Amino acid sequence: MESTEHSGRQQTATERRRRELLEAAERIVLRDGPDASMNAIAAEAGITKPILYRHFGDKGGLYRALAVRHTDALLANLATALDAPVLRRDRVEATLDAYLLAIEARPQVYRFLMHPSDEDNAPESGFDVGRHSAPLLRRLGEELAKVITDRLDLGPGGELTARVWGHGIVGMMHGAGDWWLRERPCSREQLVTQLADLLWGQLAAVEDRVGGPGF
Amino acid sequence: MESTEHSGRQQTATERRRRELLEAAERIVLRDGPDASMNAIAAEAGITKPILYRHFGDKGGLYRALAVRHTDALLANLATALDAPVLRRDRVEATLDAYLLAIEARPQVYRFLMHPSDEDNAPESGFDVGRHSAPLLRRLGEELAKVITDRLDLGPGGELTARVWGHGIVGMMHGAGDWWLRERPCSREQLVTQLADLLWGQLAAVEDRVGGPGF
DNA sequence: TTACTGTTGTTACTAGCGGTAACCCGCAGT
DNA sequence: ACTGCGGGTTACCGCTAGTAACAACAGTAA
Repeated sequence: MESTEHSGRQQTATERRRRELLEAAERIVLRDGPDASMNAIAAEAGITKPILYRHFGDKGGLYRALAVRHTDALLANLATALDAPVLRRDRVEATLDAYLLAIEARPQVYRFLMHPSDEDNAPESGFDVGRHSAPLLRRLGEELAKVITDRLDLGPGGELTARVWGHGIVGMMHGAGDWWLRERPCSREQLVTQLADLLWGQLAAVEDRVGGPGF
Repeated sequence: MESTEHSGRQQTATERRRRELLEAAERIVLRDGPDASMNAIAAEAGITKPILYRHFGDKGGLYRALAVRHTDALLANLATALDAPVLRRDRVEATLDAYLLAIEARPQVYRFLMHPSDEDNAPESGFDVGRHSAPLLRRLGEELAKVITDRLDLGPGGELTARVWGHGIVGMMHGAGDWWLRERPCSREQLVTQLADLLWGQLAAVEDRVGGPGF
C-alpha cells in the first residue's frame, strides 16, 4: 500500500479540522457557559452535528478534548512556577498565584472544566483521545504529589503522604478559589498570602481566644 | 376566615406529603446517581410528575430541598465534632473524620450534593423553600469560618483570614475526600492523620531532599 | 467511460428530558 | 343541588444528545 503519504496528509488535515472544531467549541463554551449545546457548537463551526460526533464520539469526548487542552496549558504554567529556584514558601505562593490568575482570566472555561459530570471514561475509544482524560483536579493532584515526592524528604511511606497532600492542597486551591471568584472578598495577593499561611501551620500556631463574647 | 385550624392541618398534611416525596426522591437518587429523572422519582413515589412540580417548583427546587436536608444533618455532625472540649488538634481530626465517615457511608448522595450544576438560585420562589439553599460547600466553608472566628484570636483582619481558611480547609477535605473515595489508597484514620499533619505545618517543617536521583 | 471506495457533509429522525396546560374527580360549604 | 377547590392525571411543548440514511465529490482501477 503506497497510501502512506496520502494517509499522512489526511491525518494532518483531519487534525487541523479537529483543532478548528475545538476552537469553535471553545468560543461557544466561553459564551454560553458549561451547558453549551452541540447544535450551537456545530453552528459556530459552520457545520452540523453529525460531523462533531464523527470527530469526538459523543459530548463527553469533545469535552475531554477541550479539557485536555486547557489542563495541559495550566499544568505547564504551574510546573514552571513549581520549578522556580527560590524558597519553598515563594514557590508555593507562586503556584497558588498562577492557578488563581488562570481561573480569574477565564472563569467560564474554568467552570466548564470543573464540572466533569463524572461518567467513567470508556477504557478505550478506538482513537487515542488522550490518556490524560482524567478530570482536571485529579491530574493536578497527582502532578503535585509527584513534585512533592521529588522535592521533599518524607521518609518511609512518603509516597502516600505526598499524594494525600497533593490532592489536599489542590482541593484547597480549588475550594478557596471558587469562593474567592464569586465573592471577590480580597485581592489575589491577600488570598495567596492567607492560604500560604494556612499551609505554613498558622492554624496550629495561633492562640486560643481568651475572653470571647460568649463568656 | 375561621379556617386557621383547617389550614393548619392542611399545612402539616402537605408537609408530611413533602417528606414522603423527599424520601422517595432520596431512594431514587441513591439508586440512579445524580442524574435521576423526575419521571423516575415520581414513579417511585407512586404519582406523576406535575405533583412534584407543584411541591418543588422545578428540579432545582427538589434538589435544593434534598440538599438542605443532608447539609443540615452533616453540619450538625460536624458542629458537635467541632465543639468537643478537647485539644484543637483532636477537634480538627474529629471533624475531618466525621466528614469522611459521612461521604464514605453514602457516596451517591455525596456526589449528588457536590454537583449543584450551578444556576443562580432565584431570589425567591414564592415559598420559603429555605434560605439555606446555598450549595453545600459554601455553607460548610462559612460555618467553619464562623467557628474559627469564634475560637481563635486572629487579630485585626481576622474575619477575612477565617473565611479564607474556612473555605480552604473545606476545599481540602472535599478534594482529598473525593480522591480517597475513588482510590481508597489508605484507611480513614491514616488519611485524617496526614491531612491534620498538613494543616499543622508539616509541609513547611519537613526537610528538603538532599541527594535525589536527579542530583 | 464506467464503476468502486472513501471522505465530508446533509436532512430527517428517535428517545428521553424538564416543564406545563388543561382537564377530572371527590369532598368541603352554603 | 350547585359551587369552589385541592390532589391527581393525560397529553402535550420545546429542547437535548445521538443516529440512520442518503447525497456529493475525490481518486483509482478496469
